[in-house]
Amino acid sequence: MLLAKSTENAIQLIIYLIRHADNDYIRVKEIAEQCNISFFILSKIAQKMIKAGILESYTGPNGGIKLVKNPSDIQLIDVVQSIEGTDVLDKCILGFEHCGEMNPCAVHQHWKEAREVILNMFEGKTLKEIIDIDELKEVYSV
Amino acid sequence: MLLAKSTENAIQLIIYLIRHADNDYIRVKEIAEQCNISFFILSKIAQKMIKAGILESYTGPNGGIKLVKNPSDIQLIDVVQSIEGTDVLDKCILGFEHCGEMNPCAVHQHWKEAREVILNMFEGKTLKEIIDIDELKEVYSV
DNA sequence: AACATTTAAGACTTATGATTCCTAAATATA
DNA sequence: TATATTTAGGAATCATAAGTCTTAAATGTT
Repeated sequence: MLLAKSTENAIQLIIYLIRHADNDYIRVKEIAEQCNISFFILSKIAQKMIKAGILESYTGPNGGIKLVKNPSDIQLIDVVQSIEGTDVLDKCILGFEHCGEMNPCAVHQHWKEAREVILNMFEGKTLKEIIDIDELKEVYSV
Repeated sequence: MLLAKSTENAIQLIIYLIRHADNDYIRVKEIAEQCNISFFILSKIAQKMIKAGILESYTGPNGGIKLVKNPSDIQLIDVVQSIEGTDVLDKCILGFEHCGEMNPCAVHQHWKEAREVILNMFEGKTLKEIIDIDELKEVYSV
């Protein structure tokens, strides 16, 4: 599995937020129900993204969470890194500590190319673009 | 992490076997020492690859494991699948059960392209080719 | 036959991530 | 001020992967 399950959930949460954002806070409970994810799990994930500066929260009635930035200023990689840390895919795919340009393992070059494409998937487009394209196609929504 | 740690070890084991194969069985203990992996872990990994038909073993003095096929007939994907199962990377990256061509999630198309490249890394070249290129460059060996 | 070597395989332990639960803190509203 | 709502965050549980140990089975060598 490329992404941790909690990262999958984080992305689902963000997509829901973007699709339903109207400057109000949205309750985590609502998102959990709509996305069919445990409320407790989503709460924790939200907290991580709050610490990462992607979301902000408000406690109390009418409270909830919302995006700090505009969807056109967020990349998938920001969400992924907020959950998995900043060194995603950084390591040698064979697990060699000292593998690198100076000291490549047997599949270093191949992995480098593949990683480029994966990171491009995470960095290339903003979340807004991804959602927009998606809406255009009138397809499966979160 | 893209690959499970045991899959990393499996690939290291295979590369060692290819580099030191001379039709004799090689002791798992030797591989474990040379590759700096726990003997117990490598034993289990070897057993999985034996069940997958990649390796064969011989019990007793002068026993050990060796490749069943020629390195030019083995692809990385064979090794990966022997440990991780045959549905590696098959699932939706956002974890949606029903995501597919008919019902794509917001990042389905992007993930499809990235997966293509990853699988190509695993399928495109035989292990022999990977090792040969590596030797040519006189670089880091396992 | 006895012994040493080596894989086979199951049991056990540890580590990590996923999940659930519970109490506290913040705050709008009546 | 009392109450209901909602996030915050720690504790506890569960599941799965990783790692270790122990005994059995196979077989070459003496």
